Amino acid sequence: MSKNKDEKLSTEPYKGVRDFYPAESAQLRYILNVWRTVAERWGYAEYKASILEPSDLYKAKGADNEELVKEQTYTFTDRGGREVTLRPEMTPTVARMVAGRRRELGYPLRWYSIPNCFRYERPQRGRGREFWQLNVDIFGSTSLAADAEIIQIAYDVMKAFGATDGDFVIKIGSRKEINRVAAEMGLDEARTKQFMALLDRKAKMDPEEFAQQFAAFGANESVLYSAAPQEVQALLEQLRAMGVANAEYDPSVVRGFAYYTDIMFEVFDTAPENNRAMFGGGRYDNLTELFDDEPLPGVGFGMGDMTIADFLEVRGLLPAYMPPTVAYIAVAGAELGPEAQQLAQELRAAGVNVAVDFGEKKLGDQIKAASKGGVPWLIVVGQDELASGTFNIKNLNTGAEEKMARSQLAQFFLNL
RNA sequence: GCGGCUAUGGUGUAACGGUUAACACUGGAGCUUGUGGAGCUCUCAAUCAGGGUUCGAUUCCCUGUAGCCGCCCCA
Repeated sequence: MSKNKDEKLSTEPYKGVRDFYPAESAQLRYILNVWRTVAERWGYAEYKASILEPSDLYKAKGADNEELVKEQTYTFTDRGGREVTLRPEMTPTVARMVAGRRRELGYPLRWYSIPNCFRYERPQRGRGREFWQLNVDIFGSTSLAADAEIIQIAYDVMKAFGATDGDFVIKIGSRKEINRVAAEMGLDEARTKQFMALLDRKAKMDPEEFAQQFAAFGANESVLYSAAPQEVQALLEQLRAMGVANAEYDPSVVRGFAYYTDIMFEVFDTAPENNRAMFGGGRYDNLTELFDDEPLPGVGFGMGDMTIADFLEVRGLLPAYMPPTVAYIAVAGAELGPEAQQLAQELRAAGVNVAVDFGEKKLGDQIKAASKGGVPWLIVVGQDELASGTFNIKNLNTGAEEKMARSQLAQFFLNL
């Protein structure tokens, strides 16, 4: 046993956060790239901000939020006595930014961002303390077409990941309708909240238990199964016209206690073993009320990297890891280093990603290193090759080799 | 915040409460080798922490910690 054991630091990452070794990093990058590509395809511009925000930004919305900030965020006091919070979500930040330039921006404003966010929670499947989250929003439009566009983008993202219509379902709810039903049932504000909390849990509950608790509110379950409100019907029609076939009305969609005020939606995994909402969004009346008096409507959604990664992994939709390096140059002796470097520079100048071995180890070990890193192609530089100007290139995945003139190498790799 | 399960080298596993904690892979050193990612030899490296039961604990019990899973929550 090592004497210094107790003095050495753990190699584990901090609780609830992840290390991204190259393979995981590539996976995250893939997800972020799909998000970015789809958002930009729809004409959304990217914004960014610091991870740090004044804690007041999250506390300001009421007592509930104060609890949330206290118990479920990373909050600390800086050296100047300011209370600071690591952003747990992006919406307050974007509200702040939009409010700050309200008069200068053009509406409808289409913005997206892919921030990492932090929540002080107990980690479990699909939930860590740091995650990346796509945020897509339209500001300054009350048109139902904006709601439809946001849902279409969510749909497009799923399709871009390779999901089929049968893999997920988009459930659309209406906060207005719930308020109407609650009023009809004569519920006060507190009871309405409890009512919504019950609806939110419906998907995970035993139907009988749900019916029982529902009855306790003094109403019949049938109020839930009346026809979709006019607005939702119109929305569903628009979506269908645009090719979104797997959307449906579901009165139990309430999105927790979020700031949504009208249409809301949640994307559900259809796999029975993962019967829960993966992500969602909706419409809010006045995003910037914390900062000014003029209302600014918006509609948007957010989705996290961990839940979508689980979804994709279960379905085999995550791409296999490929390192950025296309070719590895092994050298048959350290004295050939400069020659190998020169070949590498030729290839790099042509746009090929190349790494060069320093020749400290035997060829076999060099190959092993390249192979472990997942590099697909190997070139050996030796006296013979340099003299003849012909190199053997080896595919490390298949073991196949072929001869190639030095002048053809770059083109070969670029054409892969 | 609450509950369940788990914890042995870097990784994956093994060891009726009883020898020196075993095996494989990986890592390191060496030999061999100008078409090779192989082989052979040697080698580094572990019982999560603290307490208890016991003649004796990797094994049983308690506490802590960590991981996984679920609940609460999920902005």
